[in-house]
Amino acid sequence: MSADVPRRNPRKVSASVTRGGAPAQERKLRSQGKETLRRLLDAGMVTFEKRGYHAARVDDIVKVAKTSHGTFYLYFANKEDLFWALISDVTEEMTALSASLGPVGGGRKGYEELRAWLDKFWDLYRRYAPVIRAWTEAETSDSEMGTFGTQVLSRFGRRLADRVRESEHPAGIDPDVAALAMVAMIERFNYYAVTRAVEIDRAQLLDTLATILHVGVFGGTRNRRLEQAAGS
Amino acid sequence: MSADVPRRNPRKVSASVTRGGAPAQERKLRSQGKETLRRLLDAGMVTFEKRGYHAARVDDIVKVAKTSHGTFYLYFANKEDLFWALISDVTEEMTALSASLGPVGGGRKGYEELRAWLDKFWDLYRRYAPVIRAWTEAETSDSEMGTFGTQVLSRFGRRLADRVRESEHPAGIDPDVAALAMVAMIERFNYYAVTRAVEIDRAQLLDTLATILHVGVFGGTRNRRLEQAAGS
Amino acid sequence: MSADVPRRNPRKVSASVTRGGAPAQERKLRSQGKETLRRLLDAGMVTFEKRGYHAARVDDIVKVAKTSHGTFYLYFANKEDLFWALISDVTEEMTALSASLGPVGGGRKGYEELRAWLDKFWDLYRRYAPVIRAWTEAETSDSEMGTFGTQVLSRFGRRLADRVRESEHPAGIDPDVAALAMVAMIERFNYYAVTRAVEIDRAQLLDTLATILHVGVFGGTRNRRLEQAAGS
Amino acid sequence: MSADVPRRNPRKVSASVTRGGAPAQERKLRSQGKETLRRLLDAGMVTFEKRGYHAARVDDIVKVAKTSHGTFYLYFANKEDLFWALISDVTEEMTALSASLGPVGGGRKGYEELRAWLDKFWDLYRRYAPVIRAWTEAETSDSEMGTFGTQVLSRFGRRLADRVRESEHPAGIDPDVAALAMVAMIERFNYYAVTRAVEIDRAQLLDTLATILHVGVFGGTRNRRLEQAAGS
DNA sequence: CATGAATGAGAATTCATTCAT
DNA sequence: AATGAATGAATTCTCATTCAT
Repeated sequence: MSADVPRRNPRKVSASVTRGGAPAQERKLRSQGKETLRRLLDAGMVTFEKRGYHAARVDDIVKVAKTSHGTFYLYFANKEDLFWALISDVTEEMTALSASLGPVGGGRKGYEELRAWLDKFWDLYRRYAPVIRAWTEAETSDSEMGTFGTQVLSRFGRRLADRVRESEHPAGIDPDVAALAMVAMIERFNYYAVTRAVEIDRAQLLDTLATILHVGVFGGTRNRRLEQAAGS
Repeated sequence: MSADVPRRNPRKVSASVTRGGAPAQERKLRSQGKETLRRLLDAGMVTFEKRGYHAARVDDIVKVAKTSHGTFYLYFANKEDLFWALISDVTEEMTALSASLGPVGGGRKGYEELRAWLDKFWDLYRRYAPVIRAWTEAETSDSEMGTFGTQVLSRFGRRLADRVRESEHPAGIDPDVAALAMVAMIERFNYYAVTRAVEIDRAQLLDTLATILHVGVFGGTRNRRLEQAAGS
Repeated sequence: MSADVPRRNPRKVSASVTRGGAPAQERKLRSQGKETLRRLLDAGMVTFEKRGYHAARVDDIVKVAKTSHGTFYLYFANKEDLFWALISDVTEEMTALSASLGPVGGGRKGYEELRAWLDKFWDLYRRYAPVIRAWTEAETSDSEMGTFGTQVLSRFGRRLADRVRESEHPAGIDPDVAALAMVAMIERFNYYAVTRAVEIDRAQLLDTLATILHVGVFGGTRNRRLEQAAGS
Repeated sequence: MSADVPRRNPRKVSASVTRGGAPAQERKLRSQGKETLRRLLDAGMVTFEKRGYHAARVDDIVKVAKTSHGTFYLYFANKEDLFWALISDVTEEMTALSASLGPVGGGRKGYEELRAWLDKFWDLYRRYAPVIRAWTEAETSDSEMGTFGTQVLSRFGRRLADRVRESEHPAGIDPDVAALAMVAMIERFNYYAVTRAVEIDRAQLLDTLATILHVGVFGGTRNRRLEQAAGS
């Protein structure tokens, strides 16, 4: 697994605080400035959602934000810069989320833990859907953006791998590899749902994901799950 | 302003027959023409690989194909048109592949069937990797491509769903939903591997995918698998 | 591919207010902008005159206006758009002119009214000659321009028809049809003169047109005219 | 009045005999060749009608003629060359027509002569309408093509002027100038009718034109016309 | 802070014409 | 005689970025 991809514009990742592009960061923003910055970020979100990363024009963003071209460059170096600002937030929150998965035993409790965690992932994914979609698009051509943020994925991977290692997993499975497979399934399935490539409801998605992974990776068995459900 | 340009519809999927873009299909090609067409398609593949869909310039393609700008437009209406021609091929082969999955029982034989199928998927995916990557990038902005992709996904989904239905799958799983989850995992994990987002070798990937899905979806159990392995 | 380009509708006719092309109308122009707009319109006039509509290049216009390519598209969607802006002006003034023809009796006063009106037509026609010539060239291929031209013609026609109806016109003449014949003669003869297809001076052209139409359509007679001329 | 415009490719004007472009003229055509030439000329007619002169592409012509690009250039030097070939025919027939106008007296017979002549003009104009429309469009930008063939117009003018001179025309009219005014009215009114700028039927157009010109130019009076009509 | 204006490099596309078979 | 193929100059149009007010 390759190491974390270095950020091109190394900027401390911390949402809501460091928000705003390079040019803006060298200045202290008064309330009017903050308001404009906020409008630009929101407009970016809206525009990337509507058009996708490549098709999004600075002009579109500026129109949505009801401000001028000149102003845009007062806050961001360029479109990419604005995009990084948005990505930072996702990255940070995703990282936090990845850390929050507790031990996943083969029993009912493990199942519940896993499902609850996937539930939080669903929420987070949905909240940042526009950015994530654009990210998916951008990363293909711009290697610097990394495959859905390689750092995000690998952070998820590491945590999951740890949890697998603790569990009674099936023979022939390498925890690190299994973790990646899980990330793939979780991320993409949510992606399908978000992009409406398929129509699927929340409970169904969560039940299915949780079950497959619990049984397939964490040694949960149908029987054991049923017994324990009955016993508890 | 200029004459009526008929918008291109997603063509009937049938590679090698449908080869070439809209303009090319309206003319009879002699051997020289076919050769040029081939060179352009190959050049497209190469260029999309190197640059990605958006960054690819008709100019790049033309250079690789060692031909002129004008000639390009003799065969394709534009970059997108060429891309469709490539996509058609992938789509067709993927469709064929999806049909080739046999019944997947809970025992060793089922496991082998699944793994062999994933093995073929790996090959195919790798062969068309450049196109697939570009596709991922293109579909966000161009809705037509998105829907086209959806068709491929759902075709996979249907076949897998049928196989799940026949099997002794865990409680709490809906075959249709599970099928989608599987597609997500399979496609994306291969994607990670192909894009080198993660370093992983073929056997590991296949073993892991096959095991998780077999155990998690098709009712394969660790024990049963080991027993049968011992027994055969 | 690129975002939705709204097709331009023939605009409400009202010069000086509607000044400028579609893009320009969506922005508020400061004095600098207005100045540039004016330069572009003038340059369009000059260029269409020199080259004709089809042969006119945006590049030519831009050079004459001493500005850049990009700037052109800041004010007009394309060459046609600029042309519409010019046409609007002609149309409006022509419409105003057509309304200004008073009653044309068979006597000397009627003759003078008619001639004075043709005199104003001559001036107007000359002022907008470049646009009108280009229009003649453009309308064949672009149907929208054709219909637009038809509107101007019919507006003239209606007014003239009314005047004919009031008069003592020759038997066998339908006022509506006669009006169109008049428009044909007036417009084309001026066109010949303007394009220098024939060398002819103002007074001659006006006397001749006025006489033929007065006698041929409005019931003016040689005798009556002479008598009255003597009498007055 | 300016002299006849010299032909750029001086070619003996004689329809159906000299038909075909420069390249073709240097070769003797066998029946196959004549057939192809015919198809190209017809295709030119069709295409100019449909698209107008400027928008017509060699490609369009070639498609309509069901032949190839290469073949086109076997017969014509370029689009203009083909156009000249078509124009030659019109020119020749128009010239013949202009000569056929007999004396136009102020009485009924003169009226009939004039109307009959306009009737022939109507037919001819309609037959060559596609070429004439294209010509109108082309001449504006390409001065070599002359204003509706200045030579055609001036030939008409000379004949009409002669007829006016013989007649009892109103005071204040110069025969040469009046002739031009007449040509303008006749040509343009037919143009309106042909292009459907106005809906008008043949009899109405002819009656009106004949009446206006007869009364307005040739000294025909309402009364005299009626008397004579009654008397004859 | 904000903004309208200007710029020009770059990309796509068209089409008349020539060429080889 | 016919034709498919190739060419590339010429044009249009876009859009990120800079600048003056």
